[in-house]
Amino acid sequence: MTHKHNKLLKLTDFERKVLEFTDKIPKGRVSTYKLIAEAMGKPNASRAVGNALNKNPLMVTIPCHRVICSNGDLGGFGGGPDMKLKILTTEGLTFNKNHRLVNLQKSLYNFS
DNA sequence: CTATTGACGACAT
DNA sequence: CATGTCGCCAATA
Repeated sequence: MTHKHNKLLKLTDFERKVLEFTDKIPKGRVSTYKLIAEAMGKPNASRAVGNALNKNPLMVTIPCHRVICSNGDLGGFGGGPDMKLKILTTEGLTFNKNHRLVNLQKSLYNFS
C-alpha cells in the first residue's frame, strides 16, 4: 500500500472531476464524453475526458462503461468494446446493427 | 518548452 | 453509412 499502486492519490483535479461526474450516471442511463466535458465547463475537452477515463479502468466502482460517444456510438473501453456493449446491454440498453445506441436521447442522463 | 498520444467531435467526401 | 481530416485538450516523455 505504501509503495504499491494507489492511483487514487495520483489523480489530477481534471481526472478526479471526470470520475465524479461519471459516478453520477445511473444504471440504465448513459452520458457522453462531450456532455461531461461541458458539465466541467470545458466544452472542447471531450477527448481529454476519454483519456481520463482510460487512465482509470481500475476504478471498478465508477461506471465508466456508461460514457459513450455523442453520436450514440459505443466509444472505447479498457476491457474492450465487446465487454462494454455486453455490460450496457445487461443494464437494459439496446444497440443497433451499427453499434449505435437506440434512442440515445431517452437514455441520456442529465447532469446539473 | 516542444512533441506525442489518445475511450472525442464536427464536417466533408 | 463509412472513412478521412482537422481541431481540441490534458497528461507524459
